[in-house]
Amino acid sequence: MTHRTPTETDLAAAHEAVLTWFDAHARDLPWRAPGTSAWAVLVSEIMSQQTPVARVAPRWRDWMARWPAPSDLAAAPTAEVLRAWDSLGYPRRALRLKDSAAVIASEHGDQVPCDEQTLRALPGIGAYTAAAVAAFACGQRTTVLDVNIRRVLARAFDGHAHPKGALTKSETAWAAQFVPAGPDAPGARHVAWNAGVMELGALVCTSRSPRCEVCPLAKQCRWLAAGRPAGDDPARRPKTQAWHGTDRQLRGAIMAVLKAAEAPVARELLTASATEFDPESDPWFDPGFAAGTVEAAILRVRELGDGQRIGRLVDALIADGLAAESGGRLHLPH
DNA sequence: AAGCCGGGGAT
DNA sequence: ATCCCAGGCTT
Repeated sequence: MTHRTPTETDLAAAHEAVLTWFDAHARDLPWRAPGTSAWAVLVSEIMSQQTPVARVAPRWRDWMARWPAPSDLAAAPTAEVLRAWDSLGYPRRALRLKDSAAVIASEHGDQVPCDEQTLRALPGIGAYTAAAVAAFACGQRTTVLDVNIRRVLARAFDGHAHPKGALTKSETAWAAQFVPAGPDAPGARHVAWNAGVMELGALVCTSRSPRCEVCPLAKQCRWLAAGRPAGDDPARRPKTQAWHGTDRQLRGAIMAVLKAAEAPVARELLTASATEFDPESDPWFDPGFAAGTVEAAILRVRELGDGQRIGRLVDALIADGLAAESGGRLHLPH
């Protein structure tokens, strides 16, 4: 996959357009406030992985008020960490964030490292988050590539409706040339470019219904000039994963019950006899799956062909946290 | 490269 | 009912 190389003139125009637009239209996200710590920025990035930022903000505020430093989170009970994560989704992110906090506290003097490679070595921090933290928390010139930036660059400069497949080294190298040069500093142009293009993808150059009529890159956008051709056949794009009736829904239901229950209640639920459960009714397939039927869910785990995998995953999430509160009586079958 | 990991709001 | 979201990890 080869990419088109922009001219210096196009680059300069794009920089001017995006930076001006961002200055006027940036959302008032709480972690953009002056004085936000690097740790607070890192937390916001982890919470925002595959999660709309609008839903992150309130959880982030509570989280940072409760655990303002990495060492605070590292010392927190896992059950409380999972509860504070609330329903942000992918709760393993919360566990990895706690693990990262412990490493930062013990090996980095409770200070978030600014080196991209050091960041990448932390659990739960990949290419995107390492670049984002280095840029937004440390003012470094990195190539931030999330779904938004990849889409904006693909459209404006390559003329494609969507980026192709998984991120490759060559695409990263191509994207790097768009990032303005300059000395590292919190308000540097390259930081604003990364944040601005991301914002543009989130607010204007959206996946489904882009608002090209208000886009600052409209004049030079190859995709718009070509008449906004549709992307590759949808079959090439990964299908949305199923939810109803899947392992994921089941795990989520168990987590929800455990998070909501007081310790004695959880103990009662988890040790209750399941004799009243009727396998024919498959209650967990019901979107209305409610607290109080967790024993039925656990019985279902026993029946599933790959209950081994499910048990391992649920164990990993709750064994040392929520289950400990319930007297350690949660023994999912293996 | 592909599959898996949540959950809720928008379309 | 499907798509989408400031991705990362394992196989």
